[in-house]
This record gives sequence, C-alpha cells and structure tokens, in this order.
Amino acid sequence: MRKFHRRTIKALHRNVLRWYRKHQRQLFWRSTRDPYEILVSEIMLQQTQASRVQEKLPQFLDRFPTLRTLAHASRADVIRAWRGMGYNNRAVRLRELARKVIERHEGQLPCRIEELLRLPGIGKYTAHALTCFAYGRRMPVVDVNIRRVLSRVLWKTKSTAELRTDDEIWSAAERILPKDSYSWNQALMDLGATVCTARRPKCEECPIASICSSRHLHKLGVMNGRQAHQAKKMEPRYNGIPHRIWRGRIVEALRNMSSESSFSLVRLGHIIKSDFSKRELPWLSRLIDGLVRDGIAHTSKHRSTISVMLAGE
DNA sequence: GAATCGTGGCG
DNA sequence: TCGCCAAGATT
Repeated sequence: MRKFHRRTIKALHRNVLRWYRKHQRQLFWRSTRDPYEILVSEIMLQQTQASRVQEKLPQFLDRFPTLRTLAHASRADVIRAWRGMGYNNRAVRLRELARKVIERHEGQLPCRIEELLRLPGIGKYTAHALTCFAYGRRMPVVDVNIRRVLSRVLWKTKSTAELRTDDEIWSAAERILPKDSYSWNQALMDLGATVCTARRPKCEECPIASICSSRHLHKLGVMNGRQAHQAKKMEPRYNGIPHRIWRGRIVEALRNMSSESSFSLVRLGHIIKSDFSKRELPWLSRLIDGLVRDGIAHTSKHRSTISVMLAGE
C-alpha cells in the first residue's frame, strides 16, 4: 500500500481543479442532474468516447424523454434508437433496467450502491458514477481515464500495459478524494481524455507534471512508442472480418427493415455479404443464434424457411 | 477470469 | 494500413 503525503495531495487537488475550471469540456450530461439523463449518459459512455455520446444522447433523450417512455417502448425501437452506438446489449439492458426500476422502485432510480448494482448493465463504475454525478454524493469513481492518470501520477508507469490493478486504483482514489468529488472526478476524466492520453500524453500541458511519478519516463520517450505488442489472442474471424463486425452488419440490416416484415436467412445473408452462398447458412445461423440469445434478434419458422427480425417484446 | 460484445478515430 | 483505444458489464 502506497503512502501519500498530505501536501502532495493538496497540490494535486489545487492544480487539477484549477486546470479543470479553465479547460473543461462542455458536455451535455454536465448540465443536468436528472438521474434518468445521467443514467442514459453513463450507459452510453461505457467503452464509448464522450464525443460520440455527446452527439447521440440528445437524439435518444428526444425519442425517450423519461424512464417510463423507455420502459414502455419495444425492444426493437430502443435498438433502432441505439444506432451508431455499438455494443447493442447495452440498449437491451438499459430498457430492461427501466422496467425493473418501475416494478421494484416505483419508477425512481435507487440511490444506494447495492440497489444500483442489482440492476442490469450497472457495474461498479456506473453505480459509483451515478451516486456521484446524479445524486451529488461524495464518492470515488474509477474509469479507464482515472485509472491511467492515477497510475501514472502516483506510480511509475511505463506503458498502458503496466497500469496498476483495479484494487490499487480504487483504494488510491478513495484515499485522495477531495470534498467536491463531482468536479474532481470529472476533472480527472477530462485530464485523461485530453492531456494524459494513452498514446502520446501531452505532459508539457499537464497541470500536475511536476508532481507526476512518471514524468521522467516521458522525457525518455518511453511512453511515446507503440506499445510492446503482447501476443493478444486473435478474435474469431470469418473472411478476415471479426465476428462482432458481422453481427453489427446484421443488426444494422434489421434496423433498416420495416417493423412488420422480416428477412429470410438467405436474403439477410446477401445483404450483409454480397457473394453470400447457401453453403454459408450454418455460419449465418450461428451468428443469428447469438443475437437471439442476447435478446437483440428474433427468429420465426414458416414451413421450412426461417425469418429474422429485431427482437420484439 | 478470460472471452465476448460495435463503431469510429487516430497515430 | 492496421492495430490500439475508448466514462465497462456480463457470463
């Protein structure tokens, strides 16, 4: 367990918050405290860059202005409104979450961490983020930005492959948390997104470079080069294209189909792959099965032909 | 605990 | 060009 000196922490707070007051990004979800709006933003922000959420969130909220409108919408409509966001499971879970909040909590998003964690699509990060950003409670938050920033500032960190463990970072985040945790957490995320970036951090613009444990590593250029490519397991592909991309193409095709009709497997195959042949039907079926399991697609048999559409219900 | 889940930008 | 990366959660 690393020790932190009070004076260092104070300087950290002062410099980061001063930088934040001047350089913060203007983001949609910082100008509201409506728990529902914050909730949607946090789900969208999971593994997704703020700039894209900034663009899509207003459209989504326009379509589903309240938790109730979302809960009463069809899955297909929610998935359609999720277009361009990626990770469509999130859309399905968000709608399911809304329905559970109505049946369990009378339509009020709960504010206790344990209750939040029981809802689909909410893990440790999102539960803490909601507590801090929607309810204004003093609460540490750790996302990939904060993990990288704290890892570099508080420990010598040569590459993003050598970040500190989650336990270490959560513990550190808790111990150095200032009074105004809302601004602090937002500030650290901005710093990580715009200055203390994963690749080519702009240490010359950093308000806490003089305090940073990794400052010398940067001068040596250690953090600049491409990451030592650690043999990561290649994800499954078909025709050189990752499984997930094929799934995405299918979902996009289903979105563009009018809600009453459906595609036969062969027709769908030709839409996502121009040279599709019947020999590839087993491959396509497996992809569809995955989408059905995830509650994104729905299949129906008519005589011997199988049809596909977005999940109804 | 590793594998899985989209999409677009950037170096 | 192509791999890495992005406000993670789930199984």
